[in-house]
Amino acid sequence: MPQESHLERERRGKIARWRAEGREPFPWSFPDRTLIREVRALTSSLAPGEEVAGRTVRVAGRLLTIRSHGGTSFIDLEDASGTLQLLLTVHELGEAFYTSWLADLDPGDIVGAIGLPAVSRRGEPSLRIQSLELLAKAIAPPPEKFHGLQDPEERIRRRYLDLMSSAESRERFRLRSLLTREIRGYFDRAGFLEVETPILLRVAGGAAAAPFVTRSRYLDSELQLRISIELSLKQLLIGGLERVYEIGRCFRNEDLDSTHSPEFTMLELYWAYADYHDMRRLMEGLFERLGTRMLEWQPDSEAARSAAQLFRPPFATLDFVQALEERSGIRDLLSRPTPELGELARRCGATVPADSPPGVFLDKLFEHYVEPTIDRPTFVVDHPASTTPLAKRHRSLPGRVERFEIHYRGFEIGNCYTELNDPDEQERRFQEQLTARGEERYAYDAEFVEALRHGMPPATGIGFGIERIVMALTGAKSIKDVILFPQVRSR
RNA sequence: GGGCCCGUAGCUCAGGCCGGCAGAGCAGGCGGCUCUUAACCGCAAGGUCAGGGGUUCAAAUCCCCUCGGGCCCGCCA
Repeated sequence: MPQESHLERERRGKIARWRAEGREPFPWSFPDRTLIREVRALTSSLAPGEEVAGRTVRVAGRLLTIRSHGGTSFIDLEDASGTLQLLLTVHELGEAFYTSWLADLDPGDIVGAIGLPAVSRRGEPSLRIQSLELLAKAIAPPPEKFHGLQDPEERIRRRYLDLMSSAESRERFRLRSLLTREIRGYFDRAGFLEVETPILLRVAGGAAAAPFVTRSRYLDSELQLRISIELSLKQLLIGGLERVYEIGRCFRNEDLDSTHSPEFTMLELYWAYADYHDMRRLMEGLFERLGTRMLEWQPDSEAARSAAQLFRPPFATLDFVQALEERSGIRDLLSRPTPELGELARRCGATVPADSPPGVFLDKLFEHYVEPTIDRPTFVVDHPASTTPLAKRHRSLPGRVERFEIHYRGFEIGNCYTELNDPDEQERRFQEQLTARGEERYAYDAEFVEALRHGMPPATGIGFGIERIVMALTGAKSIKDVILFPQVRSR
């Protein structure tokens, strides 16, 4: 931590003075607290200059500012429910208490206050103070009272400073929690069972991403941190749990950017005897509900208003191949040889290895020609089979799989398939992934293929990033704004 | 990993192009002020200009390297 500043020496001096007078600067509790929001409500019917007679309340929170006018002083106090002005007069408190309290308190201190709810002469809801108590001295000073903490690096490294100085930041993380709970409730009501499956695996599969690798001292073997939840959850379908989901951390050994973080929270859900059409309806219902709830929580938020307005079923649909052919002017995409697709992808700026499987090039072309044109919630459907080794082939479109992605605000927030459940075809698709390029894309998971051989009911499954949903609904521009402690380099 | 930009007091920021005493506001100290709310007024204090090296009589400023961050690209359901 930084060297102690003169501010901190000053504050330590105040602690010493506090102790010398027999007062404890870090007491144990502050019982019978009333929330600031409730105190403000008590003052709502008062006229300026009035107070609630004979009704003493106790509030506690962080001291924000002190405005001292000689014989009268004002302190702004903040708890999780709001802010409240404390009103102190030398007349009511007496010379000794008044001066010592003002001298020994600083912005950032945690303070308990006892007084009468009142409204100041200028109309501000207040607490007319009878007694104050220091509950925890802040030795280090808080961020600047008006501008707060601006440095994006410090806001992440010392998130507590960001939170204490930014109600907006606190609100964004509160919304993340509310949204997660809402998602849970929606799937619970639909009859899905929440489960927990391993994070430490011998083979991390189910997605094309590099895993973090660690080691077990007891098994004397390498373990990988999961990159998706897919293969574990499908084994539960084989076991007879017909509707399951998990919300949990996944890890991918990659760089961060505005929509990716090496550790992030995934929601995956699998549904036996249903297909991707059923999943579309389930998702439309979920997003409609999230939009409605956001508007209840945040009636003034632009992002919430547009979500509530746009998340109305049925969402727009774009056929992957048809949309790409239309917007790029390239015909017969699926019958073109792989090297030609590679050349087309390179021509629109993609830098991908020339020996990649065709699906990689098609994804790049789609990103270039179609994705930027998607501005409202849209299902992109029926991808070329080569893009997706874990999805079931399309029942009527050759060369395609039954899949949809939900796009909104320029990025993908969810990905669904009718699941591949033919073990022999699954094995073939895994093999193709291995041979298509020198390095592995989807890891070959022999235990998963073995499980499939015991029969997995026809099913649909979806995965989406909780952070992406929170971003979409709160209007956050970076994934770091919706993760409390994003990865940072040590310094 | 590549390109561009940024790092000055505890916090928010000037100064940098054109080298010449290190600046302001908030917070803190001292003094004043009995209804303010980014309170106000006066005085004094506060610096490893991210770190290291170089050019120069002289470097926060110009050059090089390192560290950290931001944006874009790459990697990436």
